[in-house]
Amino acid sequence: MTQPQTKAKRASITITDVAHAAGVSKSTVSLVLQGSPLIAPETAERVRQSVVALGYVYNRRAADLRRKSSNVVGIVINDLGNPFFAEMLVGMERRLFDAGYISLMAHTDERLDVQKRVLTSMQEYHAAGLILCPAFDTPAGLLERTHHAGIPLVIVVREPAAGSYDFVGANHESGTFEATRHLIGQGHRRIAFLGRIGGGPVYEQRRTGYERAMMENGIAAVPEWIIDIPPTREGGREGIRQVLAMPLRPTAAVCYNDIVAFGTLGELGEHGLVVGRDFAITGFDGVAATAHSNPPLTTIDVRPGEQGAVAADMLLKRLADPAAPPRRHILEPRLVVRQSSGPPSA
Amino acid sequence: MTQPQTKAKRASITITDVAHAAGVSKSTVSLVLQGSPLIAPETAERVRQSVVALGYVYNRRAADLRRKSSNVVGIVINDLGNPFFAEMLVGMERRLFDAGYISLMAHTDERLDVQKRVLTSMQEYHAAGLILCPAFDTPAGLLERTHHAGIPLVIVVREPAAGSYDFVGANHESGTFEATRHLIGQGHRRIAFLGRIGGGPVYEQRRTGYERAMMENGIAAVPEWIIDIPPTREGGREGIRQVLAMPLRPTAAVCYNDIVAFGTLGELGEHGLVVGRDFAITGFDGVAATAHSNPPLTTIDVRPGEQGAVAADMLLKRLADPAAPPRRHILEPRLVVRQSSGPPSA
DNA sequence: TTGAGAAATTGGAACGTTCCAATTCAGATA
DNA sequence: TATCTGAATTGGAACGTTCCAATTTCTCAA
Repeated sequence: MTQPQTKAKRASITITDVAHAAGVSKSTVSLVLQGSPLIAPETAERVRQSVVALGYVYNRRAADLRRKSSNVVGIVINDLGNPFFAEMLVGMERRLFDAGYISLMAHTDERLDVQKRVLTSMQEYHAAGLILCPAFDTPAGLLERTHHAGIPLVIVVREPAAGSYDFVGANHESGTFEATRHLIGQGHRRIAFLGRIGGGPVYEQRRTGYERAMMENGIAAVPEWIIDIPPTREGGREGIRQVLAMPLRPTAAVCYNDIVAFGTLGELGEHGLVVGRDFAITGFDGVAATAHSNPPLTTIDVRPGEQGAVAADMLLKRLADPAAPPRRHILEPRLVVRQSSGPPSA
Repeated sequence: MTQPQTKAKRASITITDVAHAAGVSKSTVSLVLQGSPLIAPETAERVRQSVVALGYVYNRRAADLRRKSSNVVGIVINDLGNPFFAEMLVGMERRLFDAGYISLMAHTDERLDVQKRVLTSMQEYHAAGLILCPAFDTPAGLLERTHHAGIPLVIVVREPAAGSYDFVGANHESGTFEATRHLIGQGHRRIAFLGRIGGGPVYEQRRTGYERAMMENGIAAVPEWIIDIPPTREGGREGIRQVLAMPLRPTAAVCYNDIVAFGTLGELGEHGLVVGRDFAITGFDGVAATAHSNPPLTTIDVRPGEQGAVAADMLLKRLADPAAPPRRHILEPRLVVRQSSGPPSA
């Protein structure tokens, strides 16, 4: 409630002003603006001329208030610094805008207090619906509350443990499974995994995929190969440094995501190692930059832009039919092989 | 006007309902919500209890209508696929949110028609102000119109040729000048420039900086060294391929921006060249990823996040004082030397 | 010329707030 | 007891739209 306010300086031109200018009633103007067929063409034309003559701009807030509708949707993103989320955001925004909606966007930066304030703010603005990528450790109560407030909610990427929500995400386990299997197929046997330990379901699933692939190929999992690092470029550097320091050094690493992988590329290069020849790396996400890194990165493509578009579609469907049962869309990852994952050097 | 509408299903709880429940008038409730000192503490407490008991949520749209105010600001970005803009967006959003504003965000993808629709849409929603990074070839008229509509406007990155607007950007010419001089200082003489030709002021300025540095150091500028490519990773690849095909091959390249530079890193790597040893590259922007590429990229840091924050501050100031003369903030670029720009190989 | 029916237009209440002016209520003073 | 004061509370108009019901205007057949 304690918010800055800004007075609109000039008294704004309303539908009534247009009505006067055109010599009709405000009801007529309203109908013209809505393109109603009830109005005689000449009258409509006259009104339209007055609109441009006066420089009238439609007040959607007033209309929405009366109509109890909204063309605003909220998008809440936890980490825009990661291109994965930026690409997803682009996918969402595009789809929503094309469908006639406009996006209230907020970035939580993984901070729960910010996320909470953002969500109430979006409710106060009567967002028609919400797409949320929850911050870590988002309490189930928060989701429930906004859900029960009656505002359609689509969750992306991080699936809540409890409750049934519309959700779009990817099959993380099969993703890292494929990546690991690919490396094994290339001849690698000592393969590290770089990611956060105990950082929530997405982490667990990706690690599990790695472990399962190792196991199913008869490779004894060495616990030290699983490196606990933050999911950042810096984390990737740090993780690969640990790997390089091992006495019986792994020859490949499966990275939690693409930016971790990018970090390893930088670090390995600085150690004079050619990735793809001296060491193999795989990423996860399929962000655009993977195609142009040095070397281009083998990754698990879960099409961030497409995920965003799918989430937007899901929200649109939900808005059209609020009573429909919750939907769940899980993208199947695709292994994209590039130069970063060559066979081990002799 | 032709937009989807979504009826709010449940009759929403209003200030009047709260008033009934608390046994006071709606005026009293309103005053309590605003934290007015006029209301007796016990009354206020009673009202607050009713608020939570009923699950009342403040209707900011109605309030804004009555009050003719707005806490919404519009942010219009032309290319979110470029991390430069994503980082800038993060800087803006953070600052605005902390100041009590919420951001309507739209992505134009350099499309003028989209940009136009977006801007009117934001006016219809009565955004208190706008931060705009104009798409290429944005007609001056468009800016003027929204400006004259009385809505405070801050332009970022691409300065309009005509009119005086609040603006924040960077000194492009001195940026590429520094980058080029650095390469010359490293011993390079044949230096290419990779960027778009005739793509607007930013391009011209960056190219001019390169040309001036060459000239001032007595190096005859060879026109073929200036390569016309789109400002993308793919463009970087293409450009560097042209460079490598030259008979008397340059030993270094100044890139229009960081993502072009990233493209060259990928391509040069595929040609078996070690950047920093066999070829030198500089970027421009200073996006976060430059610190972790392979090799880490020497770049001209214009602090995208800071630019965003400065733009947000400028808008806040403009909102506080709409009549103040237009401000202009030009960030001075900083050369950040990393491994990608070593001396030429013997 | 009239009247019926269709077509076009309009008045006014409503949406959920804010805020001004007015009212009520205690307690203090004369 | 009557009056005054200041504090606390309240009624109702207003913000700019939509939309229902009602009214006006037009057209054409009888």
